[in-house]
Amino acid sequence: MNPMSEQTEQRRYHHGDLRAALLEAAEHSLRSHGPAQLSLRDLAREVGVSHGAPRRHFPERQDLLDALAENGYVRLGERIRRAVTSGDPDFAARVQRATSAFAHFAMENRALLELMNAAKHRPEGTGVPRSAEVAFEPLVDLLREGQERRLLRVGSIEEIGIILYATINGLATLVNNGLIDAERLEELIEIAVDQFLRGTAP
Amino acid sequence: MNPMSEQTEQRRYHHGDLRAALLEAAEHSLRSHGPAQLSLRDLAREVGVSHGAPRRHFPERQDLLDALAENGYVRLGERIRRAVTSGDPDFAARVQRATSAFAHFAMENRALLELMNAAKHRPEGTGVPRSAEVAFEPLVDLLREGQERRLLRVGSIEEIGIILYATINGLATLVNNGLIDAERLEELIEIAVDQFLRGTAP
DNA sequence: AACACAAGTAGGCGATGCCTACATTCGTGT
DNA sequence: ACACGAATGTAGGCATCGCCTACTTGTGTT
Repeated sequence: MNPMSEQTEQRRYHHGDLRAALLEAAEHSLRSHGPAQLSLRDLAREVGVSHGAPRRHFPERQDLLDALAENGYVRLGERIRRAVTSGDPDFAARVQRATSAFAHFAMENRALLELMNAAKHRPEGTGVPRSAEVAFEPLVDLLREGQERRLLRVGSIEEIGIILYATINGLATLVNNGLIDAERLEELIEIAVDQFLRGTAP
Repeated sequence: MNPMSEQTEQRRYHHGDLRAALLEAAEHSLRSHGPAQLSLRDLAREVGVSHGAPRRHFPERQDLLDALAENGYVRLGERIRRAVTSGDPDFAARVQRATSAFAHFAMENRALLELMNAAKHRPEGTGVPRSAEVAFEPLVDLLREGQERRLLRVGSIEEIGIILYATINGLATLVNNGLIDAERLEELIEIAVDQFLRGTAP
């Protein structure tokens, strides 16, 4: 009866923080239906706003996807940073923890990871590529430290970093695509990192 | 004036081999615009057939994508097989050639590779997953041979194969996403395989 | 209080995938 | 040879989507 009672939420003309609400709804949709099914009009309905409203915050659909990806990299970076800086300070153990953190993130955010990987070939130094770079900084620093302490062979840190990243991300992708059971990822990562350290030992 | 002269091609009611024509047009479209832009109606126009016709051969859009992916795995498998069985019979050299063949295929068929990787979580033992398995058989066999000849540590052949595959495919994906220059792929693969062999040595 | 601007609404456009009903051709069995 | 069923192609409809424009409502600043 009360014209403004709609599940405790009042329908004001202005939403208040539509951008955040859209991102939240998008993440939820992402978890249940994947990136391809994500529709702006759908999100607008979900949030209870007209189909044109999201345009004010995300002029193009891809802009929303980019925002999600960037957000994802921030969270991933945080987890990697924590993994590197806490716990057993042994070098190999820290590499294992960092990659394992990546693996867990990948499993808990499968569709998001796909988005993060696809947010590509944009002008460098801005947006998603930049946030991805930041996210992996702790891991790169860790590898650099390994080199300085003569635990890794000297050589282009960028090259071995890329290779390690490609391996971990590749394994996560295989899980995402159903070619590996999720339960096996942790074990495979452990083996892969072990091989990596062995292969890059001086 | 002649009702049936349309660029040497006659417009017959039945196309003859529409399925193949669609796949060819799809591959062409894939090369220039990526998987997301691929439209059934577009292909139909290109081939000169009504928009509903493709449905007879590919009831759903995904079915066409699956066919492309499967076709891709067949061609990739052929290249891997050739790489393994020809040239310098040295074990490491054969592994390098096989992975390098993969890398070249990935660069020459970027959008297709994306499709191949995305053709996922389908009922096992049929279609795309099966053709992928077949494509990599020569490489798996090669690794098994390496184990028998004590060039690789013993252990689950499936595990180390998956890890090698994840690494190579991961690197190819990074190139596809523009995070690595294409010219560097060959070199990175070489380093990665070298590390792999070192890391899996007995 | 006035006003410029941000944020949301409403409707339209072209395109897509999938659907159904119908038309044409092919191939096979008698 | 031919009739008929199956395969293949056509035509049009439907809901949805992304993007666009014109208009409305609220906000915050001066």
